[in-house]
Amino acid sequence: MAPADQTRKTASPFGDIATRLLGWYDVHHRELPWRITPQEHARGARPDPYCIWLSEVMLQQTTVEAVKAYFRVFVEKWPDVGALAAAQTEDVMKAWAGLGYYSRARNLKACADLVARRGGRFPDTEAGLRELPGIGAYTSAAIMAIAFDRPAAVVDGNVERVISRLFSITTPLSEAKAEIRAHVERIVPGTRPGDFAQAMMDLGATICTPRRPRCMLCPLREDCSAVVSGDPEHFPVRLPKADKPLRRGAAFVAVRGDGAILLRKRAEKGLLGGMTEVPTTAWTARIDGATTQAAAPFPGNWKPAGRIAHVFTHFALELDVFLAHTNGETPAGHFWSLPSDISGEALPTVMKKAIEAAIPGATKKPSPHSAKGAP
DNA sequence: GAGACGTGGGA
DNA sequence: TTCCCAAGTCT
Repeated sequence: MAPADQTRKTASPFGDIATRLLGWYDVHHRELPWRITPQEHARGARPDPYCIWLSEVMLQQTTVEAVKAYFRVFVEKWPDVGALAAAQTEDVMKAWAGLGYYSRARNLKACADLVARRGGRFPDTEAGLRELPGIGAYTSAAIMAIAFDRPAAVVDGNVERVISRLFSITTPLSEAKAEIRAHVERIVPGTRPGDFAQAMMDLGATICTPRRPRCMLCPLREDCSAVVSGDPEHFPVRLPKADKPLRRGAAFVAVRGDGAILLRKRAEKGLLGGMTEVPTTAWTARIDGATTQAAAPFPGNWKPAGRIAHVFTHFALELDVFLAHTNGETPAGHFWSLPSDISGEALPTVMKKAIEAAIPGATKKPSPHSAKGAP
């Protein structure tokens, strides 16, 4: 039986916060594909560091709901770090397509290569983990806590919100990081630090939500100064953000006689780095006939096929889509993707939108009924 | 250290 | 519709 006081620093007046939180987590924890339950953990089960690492990278700035399906596909395709290291980067990019922040996929593969080369074991220190590509302050702490059950200060957006409310931190978020981290370092218990980290994030995701927090259900409401002051939703305090500029451009969907679509690969770095695209103009270009014709992959009868809008992190984009049919040659640096292959290409969402505008249904996964050779 | 870097869902 | 934002990292 665990002792009543499970805190690492018994002199801390915050120790009971961890105890209350863990008691709540035992009952209300979320069940997620990469997780073991606190009950399994208590029986000695330990999560697979590979799965924790993979899920944490996928979860960077990404919702749990979006990650679930991708996580299952990745674990099915590549069950361990050795398998991922043996994979082709191109296949990893294809599997990541649609999840966003594509440098994560490239770093994921690079990290797998490094770990596999060192014998397939992830480092079990924060410093060791931090050296790996794609692993920063948050992810290294999360892996330490969740995979290795070590008392690391795991600070993500959820934790920032919970802590800033618990202590009514009025410093704007970008400047309050150190203050928040100091609070977490004091609160984190020596016992069950991994469950504590996950409990903080579950609390932030399900109770201490950005809007309309469910304070009546919160195990920490008696500890929470924002509840006392009456306006938890006011926290965390954020600086106003700059508004997004609008960029415009044109995209060219070229279709061959057999239905194949002309594609090319983007540069490895920068926006949508390493992903596949249909030919486009630059995304600041004016939309006029001369500019558009000059940017087309080949001269031809380009017909307007609609306009798509897409919002990136730091700008909005409007693309005028043009469609042409051709039996011509393959422009340098381009390739053709057959209808049966197009859904599997490393196409970011904005490019699927452009293709869909010109050829509705083209990027959808073939159904079992229409798929050639299906049972 | 500020800006680059995706996407989809909820209110 | 529009805004906000979700388990951040890199340069």
